[in-house]
Amino acid sequence: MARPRSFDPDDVLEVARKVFLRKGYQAASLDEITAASGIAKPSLYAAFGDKSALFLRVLDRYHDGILGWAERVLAQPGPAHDVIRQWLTGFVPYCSGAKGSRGCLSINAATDGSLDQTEVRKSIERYNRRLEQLLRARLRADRAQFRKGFDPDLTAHTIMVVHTGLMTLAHQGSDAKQVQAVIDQVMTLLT
Amino acid sequence: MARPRSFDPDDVLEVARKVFLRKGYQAASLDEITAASGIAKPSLYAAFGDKSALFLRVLDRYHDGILGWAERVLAQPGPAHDVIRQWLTGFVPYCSGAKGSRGCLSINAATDGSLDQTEVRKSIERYNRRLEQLLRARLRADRAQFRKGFDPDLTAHTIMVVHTGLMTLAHQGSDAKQVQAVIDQVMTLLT
DNA sequence: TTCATTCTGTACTTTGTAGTACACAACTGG
DNA sequence: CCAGTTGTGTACTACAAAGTACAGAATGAA
Repeated sequence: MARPRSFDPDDVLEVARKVFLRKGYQAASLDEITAASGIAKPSLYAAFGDKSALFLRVLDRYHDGILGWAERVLAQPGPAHDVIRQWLTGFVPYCSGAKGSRGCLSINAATDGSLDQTEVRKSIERYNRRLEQLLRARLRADRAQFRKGFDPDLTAHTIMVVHTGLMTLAHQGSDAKQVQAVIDQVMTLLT
Repeated sequence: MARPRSFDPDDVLEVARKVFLRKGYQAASLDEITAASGIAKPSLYAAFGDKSALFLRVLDRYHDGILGWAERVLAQPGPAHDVIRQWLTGFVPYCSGAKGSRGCLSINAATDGSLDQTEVRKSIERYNRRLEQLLRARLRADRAQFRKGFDPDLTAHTIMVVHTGLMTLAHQGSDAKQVQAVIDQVMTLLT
């Protein structure tokens, strides 16, 4: 019973995600986001609150997307080795070449000192915890497929470390084949 | 034959390093650096140039420190496995607990989108290349110590990935024992 | 058609901070 | 002791960008 919104909030969040990914939190200006999305600043503030609240929305959305995909892939039947390799390989396009050269929004936020005392950090920690939990659950469930003495918890964490390393080094424009080779070498830890 | 400097440039670079590490490039203000170092802004500009030039000096200094240490450790006699493990273990205090929670200045700079088109990126790439080169050279030289088919180049890169992952995840305050466990697990790739 | 309500666009204020002008202080060579 | 040179401190300017006031537009309900 009033004037309706002239924009789709999801579209704006998507535009904002791209700007934040390209510039980082600090250097991304709201003027740039409003220009790219075509809406005016008061509309942005009315819909999402201030800059940090907007970023948090964008980041949570980003996290949910990756977690949803990970849940789907890691729930597939078959050897744990294969589904985890498939999961890691899915990141190759996002951590190599020009497409990957902006890195990962979550990691970029984690390494941004200006976001230290915000909700952002909690969101990132929750995301990392859930991702590792998915890996751990799968490795524990399928531990019979591995050698005696295999440590599913440690291995889940090591995979997280490798994943984080690949997504971080993406900023220097990694080669897709080399990324895949690293994944394959690390997968030999799952025996 | 003129008034001498009233400060040691190295001291100022050290102060600036701490501020940049804590706040990130953007959020670190020159006022904060001058306040912490006790010198005035015109002196800072006269000695180092503008903010980006100062950051580059700080970053190069940081890189040189780590590279120098890596050269020393990796040149030691003994099995390659042992010296590389020792080198990685040396990072544990810097990527765990409160001390490591600011992460690595180089990685923080690499993931900062606002520094994309600067000399900073070249400095980071050179640093990563040299570090990996040190690992590669040592693994190649000692390849006889490993199994047939051991790939020193790939393994050097994988170690870089793990190192980067550990330094990145340091932001969430990792547990030192867990970091060491990951290192030990990854070291099993060197056989 | 009219009213109440909510959204939109322009244009503004405010603030943090990078960078500098300028007068003065500290030193050295002669 | 003087002159020339370089560093220092105060105080300023310039500017970008976050956040907002306000007038007007777009809707649904009566």
